[in-house]
Amino acid sequence: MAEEGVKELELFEQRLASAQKWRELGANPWGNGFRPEHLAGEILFANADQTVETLEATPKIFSVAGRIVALRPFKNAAFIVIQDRSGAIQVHLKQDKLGDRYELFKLCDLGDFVGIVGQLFRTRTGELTLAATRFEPLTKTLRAPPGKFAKSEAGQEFAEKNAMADTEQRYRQRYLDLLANADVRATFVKRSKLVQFIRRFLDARGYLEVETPMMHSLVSGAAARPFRTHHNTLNLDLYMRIAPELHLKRLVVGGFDRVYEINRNFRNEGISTRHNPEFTMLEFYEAYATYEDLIALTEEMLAEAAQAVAGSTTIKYGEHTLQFGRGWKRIPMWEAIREKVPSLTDKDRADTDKLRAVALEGVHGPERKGLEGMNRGELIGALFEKHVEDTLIQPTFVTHFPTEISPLARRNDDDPTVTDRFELIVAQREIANAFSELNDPIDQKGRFQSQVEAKGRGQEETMDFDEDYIRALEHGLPPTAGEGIGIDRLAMLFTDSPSIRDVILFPLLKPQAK
RNA sequence: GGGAGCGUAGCUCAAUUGGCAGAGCAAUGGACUCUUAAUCCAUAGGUUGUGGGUUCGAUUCCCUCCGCUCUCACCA
Repeated sequence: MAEEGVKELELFEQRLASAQKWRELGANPWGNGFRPEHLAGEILFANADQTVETLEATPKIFSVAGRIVALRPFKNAAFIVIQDRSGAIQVHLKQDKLGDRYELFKLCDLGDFVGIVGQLFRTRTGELTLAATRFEPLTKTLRAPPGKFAKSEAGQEFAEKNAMADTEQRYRQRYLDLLANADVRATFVKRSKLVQFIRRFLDARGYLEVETPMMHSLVSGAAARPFRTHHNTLNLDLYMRIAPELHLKRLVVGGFDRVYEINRNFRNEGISTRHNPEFTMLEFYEAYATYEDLIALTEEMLAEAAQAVAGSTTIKYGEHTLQFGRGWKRIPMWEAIREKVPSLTDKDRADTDKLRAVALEGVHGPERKGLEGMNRGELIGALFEKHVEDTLIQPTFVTHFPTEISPLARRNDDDPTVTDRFELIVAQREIANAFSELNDPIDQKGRFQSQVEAKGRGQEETMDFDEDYIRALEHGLPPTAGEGIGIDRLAMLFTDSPSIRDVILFPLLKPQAK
């Protein structure tokens, strides 16, 4: 790709020569100023019931602009298909109608942008088509498109078979992927609709959308390793944020008692089909709500989102059929573990040694070391991930997370070893994480202290002690519940995408070698 | 970071035990004023990801490096 073959250069030169000929004929190959007044898809939609006769009786003139995605020329006439953001329409150009302009058209290649003014008619095969009365070359493309575009039903099959398939090139040159693959376009339209839906949903409930800093001087709000960066004039080392959580709760202290942010987080962790170093999170906080209120809200939001984005609350995802209709399963974490690990009794929940012994069963190598250093709550979390998470396909709320792995969540009133928290698991992966917020500054201070101690023990994914956040809590955070939802992962579900890279326009890749 | 796999023309893909690297589409020239993957005739297009090795001979076998994919670990 980096090195250009002889053939590719030859194609380039040919097109450059055509551009020069456009100039000689008085057209700027990269000109400006043509203003289309109509959209291809809308013309076809609005005139679907027009017949040969009605179009002859009442002539209709339209102007459109777009990329040439099909080119079927004869000597003195041609059919082309031009595509704009709304769809594509066929255009018929004839030498006897266009005169000298037809010479400009003959220099067009697949992929060029043109402007057309024409009268709508139906061809012999019944296709709505514009008969061009004006032709304007707009932009000359110097590189050939990656394959042949196709439009008809039969052509679709051909296009799919010959479309750009090399994953690396698709991600590196996403614009070509979008041009060549209609399903890729559809995926990103759906992702956009998902985000749009969420904004409307929350706006309608009185939430305020805000933006909080992406560059932090402390690591907080989640358990992850951060990226580091640096501000030159302040000579200040900073972290790219791993979560916006503590800033959003400061806003609740300030009186914005329903806020949300949809924005990027950055985590310096491994890359996989489910992880990109930068990813989009929705986080929202609602005062005077509990985590149980958020369970209801989440069900409502995602059921409606599925309907809005995928057209149904029944979603096909890979081999699974996911039911997003209301009434999802709820299960406390410990209960879920006991269902899968019969050797554990209810008493073992407090028995760190027993938990560790069970967690270590069948584990060899370096993984053991991590488990051996874990405390009670961390071991319960590990058991959950090992025995339960992969078994959850349908939307499931897992509740009652151990306090040790929930440093920002409120303790349960009946059992302080667990928190008022849930995670939503769908198709074996975490989609949402929510809890009643810990608003007791004294408890929060102790939790931060535990995190700092854990860092001292060598755990890398811990939070820093945020004194200003404690001060904010001391000024009073009303009883509040908050939630984070991974937008990329939700988009994966709603678009049946197996990899997170299929729902991120430009996923992180290594730079190419020279 | 560990493991497995992949990389051939602009695009999609072939190539027998290791024996002259091919096809369709795109491109170029020609015919063609209702095509729909337009059709027909002709032509051109390659350092087989990179560097090395084995061999009379390497797309094929071995090694290095680069990139991608899947997977494990870390995480969401």
